[in-house]
Amino acid sequence: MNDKIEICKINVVDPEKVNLVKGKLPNLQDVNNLSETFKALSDPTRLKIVLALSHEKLCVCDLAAVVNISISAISHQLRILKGMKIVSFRKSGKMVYYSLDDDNIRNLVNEAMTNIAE
Amino acid sequence: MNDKIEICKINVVDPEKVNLVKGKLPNLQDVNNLSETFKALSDPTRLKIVLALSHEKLCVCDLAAVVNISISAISHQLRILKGMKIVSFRKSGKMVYYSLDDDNIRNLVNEAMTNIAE
DNA sequence: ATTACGTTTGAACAATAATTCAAATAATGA
DNA sequence: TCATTATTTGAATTATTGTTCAAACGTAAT
Repeated sequence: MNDKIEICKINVVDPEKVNLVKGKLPNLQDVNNLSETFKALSDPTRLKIVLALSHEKLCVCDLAAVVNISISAISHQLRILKGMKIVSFRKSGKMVYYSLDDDNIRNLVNEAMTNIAE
Repeated sequence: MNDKIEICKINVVDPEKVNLVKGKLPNLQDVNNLSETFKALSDPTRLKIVLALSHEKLCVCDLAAVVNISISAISHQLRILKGMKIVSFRKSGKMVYYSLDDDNIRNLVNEAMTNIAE
């Protein structure tokens, strides 16, 4: 009575359903990209940065005041968001102004926020 | 020529803008909840689980086959998703069937996916 | 040049995380 | 009862992560 089928060392109960669902999954690249995006927003500090910048362009020290964390910590997180092209920056004298550079992220965060807070 | 203002040990350039933006931020609780949600989806394995379950109810071993990871690893991640009330389960004999238990997550992931893959 | 200021960077640290392995449950059937 | 199967669990390991601190950088004013 062993009607399971072995695929790549994993025992499967319903191979048809498995293949059906597998076919419906987005390609690996897209899944990984999306999980990277979610990871960018998974830290409260970074999420606050994104939320703040979705309203106003801000320099690093004001951003630190809004988020209420050290300049250094903000700068480290900004580097990550910069690397992911989520925020962009413009230098102005000794100040650096950051702004949100990704409307997908803006929409994502806004919609998610209203759903969570419903 | 020092027109910066010190608030809680952080030097601020534009205090009005800081207070304006601070006022527009959601409350801390909501921000933390949302970042927790994003964290749940920030791991490729968990994101694949959620994507798979958004189409079909699946038992643990079939889920492992779909996601292509060990039973044990799947089970560990399911425990996390269970704890966050993102997935629910139903026992049937020795099998346990998991399903997606959160329409907000389903919408969030679907919309984010189509935006990413645009 | 020197000073001051806003920002960035790197090293160090503590805290979390994901996966693997082996052992433990729980349910079924012989 | 015993063996088998599906799943869960815990410990161990390895890898990441976020923050802090101190030092460095770049710009502007003295």
